[in-house]
Amino acid sequence: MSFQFPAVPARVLRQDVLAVLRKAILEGDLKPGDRLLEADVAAQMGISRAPVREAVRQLEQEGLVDFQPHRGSTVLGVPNEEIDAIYELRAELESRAIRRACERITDEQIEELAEHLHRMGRAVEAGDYSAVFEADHAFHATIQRVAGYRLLRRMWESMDGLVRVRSYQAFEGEGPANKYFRRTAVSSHVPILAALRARDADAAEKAVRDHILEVSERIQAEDSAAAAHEVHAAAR
Amino acid sequence: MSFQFPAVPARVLRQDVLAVLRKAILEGDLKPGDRLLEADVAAQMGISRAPVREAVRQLEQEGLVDFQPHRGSTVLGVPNEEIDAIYELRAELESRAIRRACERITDEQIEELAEHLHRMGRAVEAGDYSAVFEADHAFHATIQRVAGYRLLRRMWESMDGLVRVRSYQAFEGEGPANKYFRRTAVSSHVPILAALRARDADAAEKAVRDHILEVSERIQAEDSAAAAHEVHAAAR
DNA sequence: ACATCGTAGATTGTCGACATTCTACGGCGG
DNA sequence: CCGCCGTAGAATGTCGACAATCTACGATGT
Repeated sequence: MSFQFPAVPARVLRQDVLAVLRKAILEGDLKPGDRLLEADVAAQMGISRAPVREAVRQLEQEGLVDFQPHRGSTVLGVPNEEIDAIYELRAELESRAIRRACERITDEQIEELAEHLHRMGRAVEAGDYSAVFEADHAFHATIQRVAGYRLLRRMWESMDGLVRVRSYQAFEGEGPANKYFRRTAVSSHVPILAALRARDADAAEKAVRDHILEVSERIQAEDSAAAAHEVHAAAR
Repeated sequence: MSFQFPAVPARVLRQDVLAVLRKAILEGDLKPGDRLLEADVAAQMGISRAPVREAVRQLEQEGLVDFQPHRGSTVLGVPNEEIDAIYELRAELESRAIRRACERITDEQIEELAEHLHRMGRAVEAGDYSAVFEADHAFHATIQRVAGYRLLRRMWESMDGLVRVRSYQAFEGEGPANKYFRRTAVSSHVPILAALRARDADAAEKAVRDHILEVSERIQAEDSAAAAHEVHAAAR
């Protein structure tokens, strides 16, 4: 039999805690400046502090929380001045990945990507932002998996939260970026899929770069709009 | 008084363990494939498993060890195919940092950099490779500190081990890269320092990029030489 | 009023023990 | 001889307790 089941990793508490905390930060339930008290989190989840500690340490590595010895951890925001660089690094990681994915991807995996896109489309229709981001993550994560780079993939995973915090807010918010995202969430992925189907590495890289840098610009435009609004409000 | 003491962070066991383990990997005392048994490490260090666990988790985030739930952790090597991308990301991080450092660096901080270079020079003379790398790390870390980017600095720190593993081996080994490193370790940093003195951001970025990409090429050349040697040996 | 010091409460750091899971090995049946 | 199963040992996962450290607040003295 050529069919293979995907490896299902053993789940441990730490991973569940990590997923819950990360989601809370991404969706804005935990805001920058909020403190994360290990004992409270553990008590609320009905577990001991050990897995909570490990999850918080990983969030620190991902840049989502700040941590000082003996002083605990607080949720971090992403400074405007670093967004540009972060998205450029992201684009570089995705470019390398998709070039290699072009050489290796199977037809079945292409169908998997198409399925993620369909799911994303339905989620956009339903206004289920959480599901939109889940589908987007699955789409790009599949590309990383197909590419098969160990370390680049790890770095990609590691900066994923950082990349999504701001875009999540922009998508969910009422600003000008909201309509843009609703309109282009799916369509901006189509050229990527098409290039993969054609196994055209150059086109695929261009499609990915355009996609990512476009998101970056949208977020920074949202910033500028918000800043202008601030100034305007302050001037009144 | 305008003088300020640098903040001295509270030291906790985890950080010492992390430093020891990381150094052991970088210097080759722990080789790719070696297993890291928490209980053994803890016993040898005379402490409990808790701080060891946290240190190992961080090494996993840094890409130096692989970790699977319930199966423990093993030391990882850096695949040749990923070196190019890793150094390119590194160059991007350092470029952004030095541009900002150019705007912010004080004369005292420039002297601090010069001091690190002197130390590096003496270490090269003495053949103390460990000290060379310590000075190099201090030099670049100072630039990151001066630049003041929170997240980019964290990412820089996080990939530091990955970047140094291979160059450490090449420097310490007997290959052609050894002589190159002895000759250029200090001199390749001089243009960076000069550009900072002149507050010339463009020149500084170019100097940094050249420096990093040069190291990348040397390491990959060492690879090719080693691979050719392998083939030659196999053909005999 | 002001700065310093000391203490009590809160929070994180570390520890040792136990639970859960993996791995290797040997018995058992075919 | 070969494959399957169960078990024993080893390693990691989680827990609860205690130690070390920080923070806020009030006493003390000037």
